Amino acid sequence: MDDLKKLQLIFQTLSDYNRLGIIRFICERESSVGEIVKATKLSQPLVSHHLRVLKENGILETKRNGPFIFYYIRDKRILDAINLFQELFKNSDIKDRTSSKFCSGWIISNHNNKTKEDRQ
Amino acid sequence: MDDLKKLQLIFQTLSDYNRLGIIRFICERESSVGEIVKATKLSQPLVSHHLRVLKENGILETKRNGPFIFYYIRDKRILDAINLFQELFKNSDIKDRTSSKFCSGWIISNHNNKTKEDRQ
DNA sequence: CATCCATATAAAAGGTTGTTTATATAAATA
DNA sequence: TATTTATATAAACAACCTTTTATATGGATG
Repeated sequence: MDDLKKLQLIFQTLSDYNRLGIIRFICERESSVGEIVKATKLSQPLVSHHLRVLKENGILETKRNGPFIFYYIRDKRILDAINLFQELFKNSDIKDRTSSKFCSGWIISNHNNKTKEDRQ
Repeated sequence: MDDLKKLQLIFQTLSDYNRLGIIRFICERESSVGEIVKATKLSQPLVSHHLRVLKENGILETKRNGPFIFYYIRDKRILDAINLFQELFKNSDIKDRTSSKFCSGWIISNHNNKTKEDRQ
């Protein structure tokens, strides 16, 4: 696939408010669909749809545990890249130049996608 | 503005194939609209439209020189961030793992947006 | 095996965005 | 000032994407 086309798909995947919210929630720890629905207050089908888009485009991966399906960030460096954009555009508004990161947990994450003990 | 909303706008701005093509062309050296039209083979109004979107969202800035308007990357680190995404998703296809960068000129660029001598 | 819970899928509606076509502005020049 | 060149703007249309509503799948448990 064309380099430009690949980049376009990545950015398109990240260009949705709700998907970014899902990523930010998941980046702390892998989560089941139900947990994401509760956290984001979006409808279950809508969350499922966005999760599919994120998975199909290489942002997330899944792991089944009984009836639950856990989603997690495929490569934690994706969070670094998102953080980089946030840093670059932090001062595009005059006010609010707090240095809050997109995902506060990303620095201490081990960057090798180890999964925690199973949660229900 | 909401952090997530700001990120969403950045990614939305970058999620268009033609806009990425324009950025890649401009990143070598600032260019007039006519030069971009020639290089991308897009219509002039379409190029003008995309340039406006890129400018309004903080990717590009402009400089007038007579009847010509030159567009250039506001902050060269934006190219680094785009390159980072390209690196991260380089191996999502099996074949083609060449290490071509989004913008080949970005490493030696001075990162302070100095403009070259005027071109017609 | 029937029921319940968790998640996925499909179809339809609505809004947003990219593109084209046509026209306007603005600077330079004769 | 009339004309040419460079760029911007506006309106209209089509295509795409998000969201909702409704339904299906699939595992667990009684």
